[in-house]
Amino acid sequence: MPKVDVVTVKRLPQYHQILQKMKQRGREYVSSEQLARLLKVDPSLVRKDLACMMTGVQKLGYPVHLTMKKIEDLLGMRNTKEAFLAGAGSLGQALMAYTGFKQYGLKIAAAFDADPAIAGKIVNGIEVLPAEKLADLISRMNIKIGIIAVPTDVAQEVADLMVKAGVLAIWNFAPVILHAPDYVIVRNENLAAEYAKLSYKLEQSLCRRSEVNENYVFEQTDGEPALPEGK
Amino acid sequence: MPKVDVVTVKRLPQYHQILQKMKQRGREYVSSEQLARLLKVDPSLVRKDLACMMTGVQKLGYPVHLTMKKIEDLLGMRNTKEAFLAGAGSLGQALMAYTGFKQYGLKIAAAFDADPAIAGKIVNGIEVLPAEKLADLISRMNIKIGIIAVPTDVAQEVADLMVKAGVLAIWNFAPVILHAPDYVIVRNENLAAEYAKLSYKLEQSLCRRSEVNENYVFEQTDGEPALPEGK
DNA sequence: TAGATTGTTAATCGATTAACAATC
DNA sequence: TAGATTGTTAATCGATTAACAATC
Repeated sequence: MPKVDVVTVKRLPQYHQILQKMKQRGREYVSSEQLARLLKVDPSLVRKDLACMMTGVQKLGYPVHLTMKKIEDLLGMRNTKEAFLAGAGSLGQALMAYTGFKQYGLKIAAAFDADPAIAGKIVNGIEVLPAEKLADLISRMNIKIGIIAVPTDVAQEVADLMVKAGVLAIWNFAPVILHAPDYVIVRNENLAAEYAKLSYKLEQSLCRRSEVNENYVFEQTDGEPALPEGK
Repeated sequence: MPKVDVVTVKRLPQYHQILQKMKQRGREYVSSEQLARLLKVDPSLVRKDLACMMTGVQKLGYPVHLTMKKIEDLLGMRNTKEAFLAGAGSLGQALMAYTGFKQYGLKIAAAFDADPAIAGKIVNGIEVLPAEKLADLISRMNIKIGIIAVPTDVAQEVADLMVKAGVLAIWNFAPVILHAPDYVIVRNENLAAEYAKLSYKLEQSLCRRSEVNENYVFEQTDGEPALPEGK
């Protein structure tokens, strides 16, 4: 069990994506400096991240293909894990269609929906079953990952149900913070909050821009050089 | 311009969600201690976060309604910002249907798709236009936010187009790291990478569990008390 | 060899937590 | 008043970056 920091694990898929592109272009080696530039981090951080899995080659850098393999091993990308999806509305359907998951070893084994108009259909090759069957099938199929894409007001309820049935990780896309016992891993995705962050940064940068503009106007009227931006 | 740290901004929508629930239940005041427990952070962090907008009331805590308002003001939740969405496939459609955005002031003004079978339709009340019109309409409508939900291999191309047309923030849902000039804010969502993290944590916790189990077996055979888990 | 790049330690930076005086 | 809770400073923690010897 190589104990790897989660901050590192978070970056590994990104290294993998970049390496994939480089492999396609026929690159055999890549330096920590190049990876770092693409991820906007420091080269020494790249070296530290990769050091937990493998060793690079002096003068050349890291072998592209081997590094990908090592990342795949560590993340278990090659052994498929099955998950159940609660909620087959538009968000649920988008998750079923998302092409990125397969590569990382995630398979949505079945979806569940309370709406009888949807249950029974097959969406993107995944069977949608009636919501009542969720708990029973989780236990019987020994499913460990539950994905939640139900309306906000029933999200906690569905999570509780999943936990009781034996799920050990919950990936929640409803805009609400879900709670579960400590032994269950919960990831609240919350796109609305992500947007709030993006929007705030945008606002800040617009302010900075207009400030710069004001300085510029000032400069024109009185001839003072504009202040250099603080670094 | 109250300069607030982005780590704080990230938490504000979560406070807002919690406060909303409390308001519904008729709560008038909430203490930093209670908010902290629900967000799994330290009470002093909550106080620090809120201090940038307002002041609490000694002995009572923070007034629920006012705190919500302050957060709404700081995040600009009440003045709608328009964004364009590139890609009206299943992911794009899910984003158009996502109810969480409206509350935070995000309106998808129009969507664009290269597929003539989709372009021309109206999905969730949002018009889907042909991809050729994207750039021109961004400039003419002075759109600042571009959302990308196109296939991975054209994502960078679409981003470049958006930047050239004047977009200042890009929210990317394709599983690839997009690059843009420094003055453009880019947020790469990358669900596949999020999954990798979740999956790794799950694996770790399963290991810990089986280790505990092994200890337990050992204990049975020789009568030693199990070691307490490191804290 | 000289030069490029790794692996790793120490320094720095930034965010969270602990502590506690102020106060209603 | 006594007690609860804030606001804020100092201490701690953890992650990133800088520096540099090792090495192919």
